Amino acid sequence: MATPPQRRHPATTKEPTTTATIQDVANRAKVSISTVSRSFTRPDLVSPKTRAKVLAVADELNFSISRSAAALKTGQSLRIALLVSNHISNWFAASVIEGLNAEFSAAGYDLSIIQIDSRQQRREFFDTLPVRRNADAVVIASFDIDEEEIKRLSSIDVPIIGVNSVLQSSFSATVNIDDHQGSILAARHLIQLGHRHILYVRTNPAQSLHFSVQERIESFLGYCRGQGIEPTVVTAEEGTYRIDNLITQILSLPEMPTAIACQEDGLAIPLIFQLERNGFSVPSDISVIGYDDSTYAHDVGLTTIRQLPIDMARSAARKTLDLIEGHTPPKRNEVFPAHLVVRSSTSRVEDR
Amino acid sequence: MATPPQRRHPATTKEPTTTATIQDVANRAKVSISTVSRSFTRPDLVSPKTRAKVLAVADELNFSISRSAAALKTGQSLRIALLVSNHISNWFAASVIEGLNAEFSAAGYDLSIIQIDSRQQRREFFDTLPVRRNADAVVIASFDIDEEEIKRLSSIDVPIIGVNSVLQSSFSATVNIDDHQGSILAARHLIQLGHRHILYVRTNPAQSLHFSVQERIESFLGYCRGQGIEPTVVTAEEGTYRIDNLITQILSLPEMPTAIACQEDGLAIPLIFQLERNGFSVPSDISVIGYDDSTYAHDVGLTTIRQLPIDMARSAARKTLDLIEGHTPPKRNEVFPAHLVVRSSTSRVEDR
DNA sequence: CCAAAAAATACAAACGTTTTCATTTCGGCG
DNA sequence: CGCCGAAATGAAAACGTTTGTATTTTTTGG
Repeated sequence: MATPPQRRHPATTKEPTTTATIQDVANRAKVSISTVSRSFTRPDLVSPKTRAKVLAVADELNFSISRSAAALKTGQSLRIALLVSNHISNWFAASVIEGLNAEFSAAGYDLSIIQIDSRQQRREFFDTLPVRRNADAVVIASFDIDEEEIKRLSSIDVPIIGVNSVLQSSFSATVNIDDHQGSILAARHLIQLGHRHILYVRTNPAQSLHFSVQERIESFLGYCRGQGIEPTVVTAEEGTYRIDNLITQILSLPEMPTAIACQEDGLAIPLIFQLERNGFSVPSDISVIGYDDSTYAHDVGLTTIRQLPIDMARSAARKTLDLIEGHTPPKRNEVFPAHLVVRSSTSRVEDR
Repeated sequence: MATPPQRRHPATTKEPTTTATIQDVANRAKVSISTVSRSFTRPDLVSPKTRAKVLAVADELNFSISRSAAALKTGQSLRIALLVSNHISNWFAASVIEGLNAEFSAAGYDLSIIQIDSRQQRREFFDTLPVRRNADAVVIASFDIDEEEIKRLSSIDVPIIGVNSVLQSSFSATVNIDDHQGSILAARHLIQLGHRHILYVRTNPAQSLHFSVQERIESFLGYCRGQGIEPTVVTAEEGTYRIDNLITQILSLPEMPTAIACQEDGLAIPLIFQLERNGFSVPSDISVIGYDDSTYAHDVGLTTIRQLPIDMARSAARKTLDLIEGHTPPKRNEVFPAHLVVRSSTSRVEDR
């Protein structure tokens, strides 16, 4: 009772170098394609024996489900769009991508990164909305979006999730880091160490128009003022010589501060270098505190405010999946705490 | 001669909140769906007038092509898989992603990032090969893949492109940075400055098993030896206190070097901090050279070897697209040059 | 002005799944 | 042993495109 050779391929011996379809698997396993399909998507609906057989054949034929076909049939795209501005190789953006991708790919979704660099790209994106029908959700990360744009975007009928973005009414959910709290932690730390002459270094607002910049500085200054202290504020201009420029500004201050708070580690770390080169010892002459706890902060001994963008992104991803799969609507707005990490760049102010 | 209302939607007034299909556009524009399709994919095949009309209607109905359907029909997945190990938020990996994504998304492809962290994930990936039929190409970045795996992977019939990877026979193309040349540049720079007591700091080979590590150190040592110099080699163990540990090792050396070359900026930058704190001035007492020209190198004034991973990745992406779209098979193996960037962390050795 | 070629458009058949509905098989129990 | 409900499986339609072929329209040139 020889079993007849499979139907599609003429010769039994010929290995199907061309990839197998569900039909091939069905033929070989002597079941219908529905059974094959169910073996993958609804294992509970097929008997263990059949399923085992199907999986064995699938393995043998190197079969995997065509996501395109599945997507078409189910109406899901299995894709989640991430809208980001500027470059994504910086620490924060890359961390967000890492966190999102980890969760999404585990759940069977692809993360489709849409970088919007130029004005023109921006216009074109919102004009044509290529994500329409091609994404099951849109995540917006560190990207300030205006009224018009958000309105247009929400015309596509999928959840919109904000990460590190101001809460917009059309967002289905938002995850942020508590910049307000973080800045207060920084300010309090310095003040508790006895510092009264405090300098705050910010980036040029014209360059990074993201709201969190504003929130950091305002919260920092607000807390200090509440303590009767008025910090000086200095702006680091962008450009090749921004740190040289910055140190020049600082050195020409009428009075040197005893502590410097920086809006981000990227300012703090080079600043420490320059201070040391100019004869100021950190922290014995001047304390420096950063913000982010990014790559080099630990190894360099920088006291800073830690954010955990990967965790935040993972949480955002899970919220997104909840929204897509229509389980419990998640808490709409989540705020992640920031933490003070004390290392060796800050110390009690010296009595003078 | 009133035009009849469109056929699918009962009421003319009702805005199709549900997204439009190609059929809706065809109806409204009074053409066939083939014409609509061709208006998007083969503009040359439809008359300018018709095309304008179609695009107008498409815009009006907020239509965009369903990538899933198109993918199914054409047999392309419109997806390119990126295989990466470990975390992707580090500077190099993130830069590669940025470069790849820029090119791929411009060409209409999605970059699907597959992070392989654990042994188990690795096994599972190569066992089930979920990319089969679901990626038009596979890019492998900074990921050492063994014989067995590459063999299995190449069973899926798409181009495999290596980025920053050792050339495997099954790779369709490879793009690398010239670590050999870069290391020589670093060595020569130090030697030209008169340094003879040179220390090389490497990472723990057990941690980062990537080949380029090995190449960097060997080329560096090789060049030095050619010049009659035998550098000391110190290994920075991983861990929370790796820099403390490192500086301890260095300070207990029988003789302090006049120059230190680091395998990566991530070692060099914190090292400078620690040297300064231990009373050694950089560069007047000790010169330090890094490798990578990563984020902080410029602002910190680090002399280093510049790599341009974004450019490299863009080039890899274009090669990939060439391979997919079957134009000219690109040059199979491309090596990007590394450059010496002299800043203020190295100087001529002092006469003693 | 007409025929023939070229350009533009339409028709219809896939692509590989998922899923509804119908059918078969199985196990339990009277 | 036979019946019934449940479990397992199968048949077939549809998802929204692309594209080969057929048809219609336009252009061209004698």
